[in-house]
Amino acid sequence: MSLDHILLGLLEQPTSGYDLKAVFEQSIAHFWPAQLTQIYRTLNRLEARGLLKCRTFSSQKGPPRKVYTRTAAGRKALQAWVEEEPQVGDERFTYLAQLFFMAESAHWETSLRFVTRMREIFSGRLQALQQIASEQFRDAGDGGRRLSDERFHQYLTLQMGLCTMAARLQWCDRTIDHMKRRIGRESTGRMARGRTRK
Amino acid sequence: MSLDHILLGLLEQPTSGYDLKAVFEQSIAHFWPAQLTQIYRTLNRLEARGLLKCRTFSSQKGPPRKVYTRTAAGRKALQAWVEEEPQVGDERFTYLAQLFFMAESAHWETSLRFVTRMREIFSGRLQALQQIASEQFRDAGDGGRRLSDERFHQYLTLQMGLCTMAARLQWCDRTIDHMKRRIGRESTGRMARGRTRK
DNA sequence: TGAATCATGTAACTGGTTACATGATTGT
DNA sequence: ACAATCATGTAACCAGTTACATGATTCA
Repeated sequence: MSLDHILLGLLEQPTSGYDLKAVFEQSIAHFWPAQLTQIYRTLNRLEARGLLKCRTFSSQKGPPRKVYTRTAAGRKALQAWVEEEPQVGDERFTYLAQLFFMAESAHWETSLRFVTRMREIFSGRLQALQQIASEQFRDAGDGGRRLSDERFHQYLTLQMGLCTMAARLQWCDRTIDHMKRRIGRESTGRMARGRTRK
Repeated sequence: MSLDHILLGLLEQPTSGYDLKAVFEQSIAHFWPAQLTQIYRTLNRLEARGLLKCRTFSSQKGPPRKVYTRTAAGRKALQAWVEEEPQVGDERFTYLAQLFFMAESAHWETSLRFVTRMREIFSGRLQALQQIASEQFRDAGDGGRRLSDERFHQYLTLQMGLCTMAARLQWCDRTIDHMKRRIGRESTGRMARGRTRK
């Protein structure tokens, strides 16, 4: 149900599906990726339920744009949702599942390569977040003191991204270290992983 | 596709769907929650594809147990999966979406209560992870030095949980602080949030 | 001429949730 | 007598992904 509410949240200002996708890319997608097709489907559903209304404008390029705004009912639904209990616990981390079973792979290099690659990916994401911070929140003040209520809450989600990403990077560094030491022990000591496994 | 592979990973040892659920609860569920119904459906699918095989044993209590083991093809599928690129980027954090739009709620207390509740939840999860660490990885040695390859990788996912959870808790503490200061400023200074919003 | 961007979608499928059903045994 | 636990599932539904379709304009 969350994409529904996210769209309701963004549609205080009238926007088309296509433009919403762009807004996603530079903010929401960091904690809630969504594809254009699904945005369209969800907008239709929300309109059918009376939470959004829609007006069509012809555009000079391509087909006419459908611009959505939320209704009073839409706003109420959104408010009810943010006042619910924080919905924690249904996050799924595919890469951790892969790592959990990585001893199935015969070679240590697989694990080391994997975590090194994780590090690259996390580091790229951290940089993207840092760029948003410096471009869009330069004026935040200490702890977001100088921001409006709306921007303050957005700032908080960004901060959460920054600090968990930093923690993940630290984990990567420590892990790469441990793995290298393990590999060192094995090659000077006894046998490689491929042969210890039955 | 991940649940498929997780089940393949767990089914090196023959286990029933019911028992797999219990294994989930104390390890996998921390990064990949799954429900019993879906485990059953997935087991059936994997058997149909020839990645698992299944034998039925009558039990003293309730219906006969269906015990699954992975086939050679199942093991290959698992190995191929762990050697893929780390699958990062499709995680969805509902609670961050809620927070992002929380200025929609008229009162500051909503935000403060929300983050305080997040703190409680994260803290509970951290404790659960710490308990696993102390019960199942007491013998790990520095950086998991003393663990088998298999347990070492499990240990890594646990460590990732511990350190990201710690980072989240820090964020909660800082955020609660910032919010309290904001509330202080507002009530001694000007107007409450309910009235600043149009 | 052909690729990129604008702007909309539909259809088929896969994965996950919720609600319901069955029926035996064990313990209070 | 009743709840909890053991152990299996099905059916209906909802959310998200992938592939495909349309058709105009702008730029190299």
